[in-house]
Amino acid sequence: MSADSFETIDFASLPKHFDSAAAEERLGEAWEARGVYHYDPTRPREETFVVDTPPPTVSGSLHMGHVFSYTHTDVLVRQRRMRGQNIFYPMGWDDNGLPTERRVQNHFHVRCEPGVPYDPDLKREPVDAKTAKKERPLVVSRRNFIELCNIVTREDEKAFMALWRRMGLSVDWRQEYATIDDHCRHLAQLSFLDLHEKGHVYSNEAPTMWDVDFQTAVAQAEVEDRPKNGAFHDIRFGVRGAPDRSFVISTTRPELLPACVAVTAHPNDERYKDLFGKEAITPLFSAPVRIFPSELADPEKGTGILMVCTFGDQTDVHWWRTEKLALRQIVGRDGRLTPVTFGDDAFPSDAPEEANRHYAELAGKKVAQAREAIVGMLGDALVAPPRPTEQAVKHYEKGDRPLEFITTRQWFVRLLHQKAALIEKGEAIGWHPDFMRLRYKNWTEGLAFDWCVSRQRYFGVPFPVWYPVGADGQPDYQHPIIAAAETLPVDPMSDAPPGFTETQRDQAGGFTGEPDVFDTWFTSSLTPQIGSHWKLDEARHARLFPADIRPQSHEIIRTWAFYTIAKALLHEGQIPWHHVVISGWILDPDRKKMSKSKGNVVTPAALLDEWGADGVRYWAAGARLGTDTAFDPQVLKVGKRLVTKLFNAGKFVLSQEAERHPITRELDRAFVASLAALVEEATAAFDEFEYAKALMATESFFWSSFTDTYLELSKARARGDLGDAADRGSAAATLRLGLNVLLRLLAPVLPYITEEVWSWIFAAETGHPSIHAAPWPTVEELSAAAPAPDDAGSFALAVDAMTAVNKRKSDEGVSVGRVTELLVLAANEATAARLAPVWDDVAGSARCVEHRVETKADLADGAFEVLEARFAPKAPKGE
RNA sequence: GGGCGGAUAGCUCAGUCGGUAGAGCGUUGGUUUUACACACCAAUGGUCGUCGGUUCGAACCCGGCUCCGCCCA
Repeated sequence: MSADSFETIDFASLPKHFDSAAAEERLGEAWEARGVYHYDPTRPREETFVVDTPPPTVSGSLHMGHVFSYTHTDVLVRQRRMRGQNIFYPMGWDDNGLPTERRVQNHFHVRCEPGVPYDPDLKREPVDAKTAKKERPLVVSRRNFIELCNIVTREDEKAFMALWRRMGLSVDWRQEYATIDDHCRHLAQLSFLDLHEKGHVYSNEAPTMWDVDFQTAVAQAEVEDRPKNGAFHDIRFGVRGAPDRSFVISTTRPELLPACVAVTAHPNDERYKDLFGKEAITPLFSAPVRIFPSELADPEKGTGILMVCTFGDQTDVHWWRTEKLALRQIVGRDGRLTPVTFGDDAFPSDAPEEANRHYAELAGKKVAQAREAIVGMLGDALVAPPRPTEQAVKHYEKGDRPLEFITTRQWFVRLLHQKAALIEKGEAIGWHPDFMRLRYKNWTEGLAFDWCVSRQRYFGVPFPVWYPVGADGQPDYQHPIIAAAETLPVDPMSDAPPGFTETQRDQAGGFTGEPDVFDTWFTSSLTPQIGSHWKLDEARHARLFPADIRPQSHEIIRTWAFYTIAKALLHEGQIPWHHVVISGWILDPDRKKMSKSKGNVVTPAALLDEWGADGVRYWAAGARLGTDTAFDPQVLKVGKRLVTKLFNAGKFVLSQEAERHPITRELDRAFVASLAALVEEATAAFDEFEYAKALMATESFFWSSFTDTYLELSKARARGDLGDAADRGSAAATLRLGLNVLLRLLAPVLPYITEEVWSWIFAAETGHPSIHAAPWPTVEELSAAAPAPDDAGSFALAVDAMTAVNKRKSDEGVSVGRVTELLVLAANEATAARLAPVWDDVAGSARCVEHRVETKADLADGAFEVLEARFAPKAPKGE
C-alpha cells in the first residue's frame, strides 16, 4: 500500500467474536501500567476534577446496587478525564463499626475488653464453630482487636478491589484509604481537636437514645420509626389531699409508672384545670408528683392527661428539662429495671413499704416483662382492659428492641444552633437531581438533638482524650486532657497523656483514658479532608478541597451528606463539595430495594462473565441519576449487542482500503454535520451529569445513523464500486471519522471495547495510546474535518430514499443485498432536486444496475414512492 | 399526619417550548448479505393512573382523588 493510503487492519487476523474477559484482563493491566488514572499533583485546582468517592462498607459482599452507582461515578469521571481534566478519584474502605466487630468476634472467637493491656505478640488463627462452642472467647485489648479487624477487612478489600478493577473503575489506586487506618484516625482525631478548640464539642451527662442490646448510645440519624403493636392502659391516679378527686391517664408504657415524675394536661382543658398546682399520687407506688399545664399535651389524645416519666419519650426529656423535674431512671443500660428504693430522696412515696414490695417484683425484669407484671399488679387502678393500638416506636436501625432514653455521659457536637448555616450551605451545593436538596433541608430543619458522637464500641477511632483522676479516685470529666496534635493518632487506653506515666492509669491522682470511640460517621464525614490531607498538607488541601462531586445514594442524605456538610462548616466555614450526584436504587422485579437483608440480591460475578464489564456498565449507565430502576437482565443483553456491533463495525471500517482524500462528497459532509449535532448534544448532557441521556443519543446515532444507514449508503464508494479515488477516499475518511468520534463518545460507558477498537489503528494514528486519555470530541474538530454540507438535510433524505427501497424489497421477500436490475423512484420536483447530490449513493446501496428518479407532483415534500423495481434472481449457491 | 418522587406499548424506559405518541426488548412476517444471524429489513402494539379546570389545542400547565415507593413525624 502506498504512503498516502489509510492504515488498515488485516480483517482476517481478527477473531470473529470479541473476547471480553480476556480484554478486561489485558487492558486493565495496561491502564495500570501506563498510569492512565493517576492524579497529577502539579496541575492547578481549576484543571482538577475531585471525586469524593463513597467508601463502601467492607463487611459483606457486593451486589448489583453497588455496581450500579459506582458505574455512574466512573462514567462521569471518564468523560471529564477526556476533557483534559486532572482527575482525583480515590477509593476508600469503610471498615469501622458494628458489622465488622461481630464478624471478627466470631471469626477469631475473641472478646474485646478496653481495659486489657495490648499484647504485641498476639497471633490468632480463625476458630471454627465447633471449637468456639467448647472454649470461652479469648479476651483481647482494643488495639489487638482492631488489628484482628484489620486482618478480616483486608481480605474483603482485596475482593472488592478485584471487582472494581474488573468493572473498569478508573480509580487512582495510589489514593487508597481505610477509615480505620492511621491516616484516617489521625484526621478524625484532628477533627475532634479542632472542634474542641472552637467550642463545638462538649461532654455531658444527659438522657440519650440508647440501644439496650448493643449497649451504646446512638444518634438521631441512626434512628428509625417502626410500627409496633402496643396497647393503651387507662390508669387511675389519686390527688393528694383530695380523696374524692381522681383522674385517669392513658399510657402505652405502664412499666414506667415507678419512674413517673409529673402529670400534665393542656392548660385550657376544662376537665383538669382544677388540678394544676396540686400533686397527683401514683398507684402502687404512692409517689406524689406535680401536676402542671403544658401546651404540648394533646386534649384529643387518650384521656387528655398524661404521666411524665424519666424517660418514656422525647417529650418527657423536654418536660424534664423545662420543668426541672426529678430524675428517676429505672431502665438500666442492659434494658432491665434497676433496683431502687422508694422512700428515699430520689424516689419519694407516701407508702414506701408497699411501694418497695411492688417494685421488688419488677426489679431485674426486662422492660417487656415488667410491663406484663405491672399490669397484673394494678388491679382496680387499671380502669379498663388494655386497648390495642399501633404506634411508631423508635429503634436503632441495626437493633431489634426499642430504644430507651437513658442518662449517660456522652460527647456531643453542637449542631442545633447551626441549622440556618447548615441549610445555607446545602443551598450552595448543586444537587442532582435537584429535588434531593429538599431531603437535606427537611432533615436539617427537623433536627432535634445535637450530634451524639461517642459510641460504647471498640472497632472505631478512639477519642484523643483522658481525664484526671482525683484524690478520691473519681475521674474529673469537667477537665478533660486533650492530646496534642503532633502526638496523633493516640489510643488513650494504651497511651498515657502528657505529664503522666502508664503506671498512673486509673490511680488516684493519676488519669483514666476515655474508653469510647467515635461514631463511624464522625470519621466518614471527613472523606473530602481525608483525601485532601487537611491540616497535614495545606498545599494539597487547597488543591483538592472542596471536592467537585460527592456521589451517594439518597437514603444517607441525613447521615453521610449531612455530617460531611456539618464538618466542612464547623472546620472551615466551607462547603465540602460543589455537587452531590445521587444514584437511585436497584429494585427487584417486585420493585423492592435490592439489599442483603431482604435476600433479593443479584451478585455481579456471573453477570460479568456472561455479559462482560461493558455490558454491565451499559445497563448501569442507562439509568438517570436519582431514578430507581428495576433490575432487568434484558438490558444487559442490549449492552452486549452494542459491544459486538462496535467490534464488527470497527473491523469493517478499519479494513477499508483507500487513498487518503479529504471529505468532499455531499453525503459525507451531511453525515459529519449530523455527527457534530450529536457531539453537541452529548457534551451538553454530560455537563448536566446526564450521562444516560448522552448514552441514549449516542447509541441511537451509532445504530440508526451510522451502521444501519451511513455505512450502507457509503459502502459502494468505500469499496471502490462507485465513483473515483477521491470519492472513495472521502467515504473512507468519513467512515473512520465517524467511528473515531463514536468510539470516544462511548468510551466513558464502554471502556473496554472502545479501547480495543481504538488500539487497532487510532492509537498510533492520533498519538493517543489510550482512548481514555484522548480528547473528548468537539464540534470544532468536526467542522475542521469536513466542509459544511450544501443541504443539511441531504443525509436524512438519502436515508428515507433507501428506506423506501428497502420496504419494497421486504414486501417482495427479497434480501436487502439482492442486485436491483431496475429501480424507478418518484418524488416531487423539489425533493428530487435535493436528492440528486446523494442519489448515486442511494442507488449504490440498493445495488442498482439501472436507475432513475421521476417527478410526481402529488407527493409530499420528502416523500418517495417506488414506481418500478426489478430484482435479479437469487444468485445460485457457490457463485 | 407532613414532605418528595413515580404511574406513558406485554416488559424496561425516553418524551425539549403546550402543537398528530417515541426507543429498545418482546411478538409476528421476511432475508444467508460481501462488518455483524450476537445481524439486517419490515410489521404489530398506547383512553399517557383517574376526575375536573385553563387553552384554539394538554402526556406536558393548575386543582382534587387513587395506587406504588422513599424521607420525616
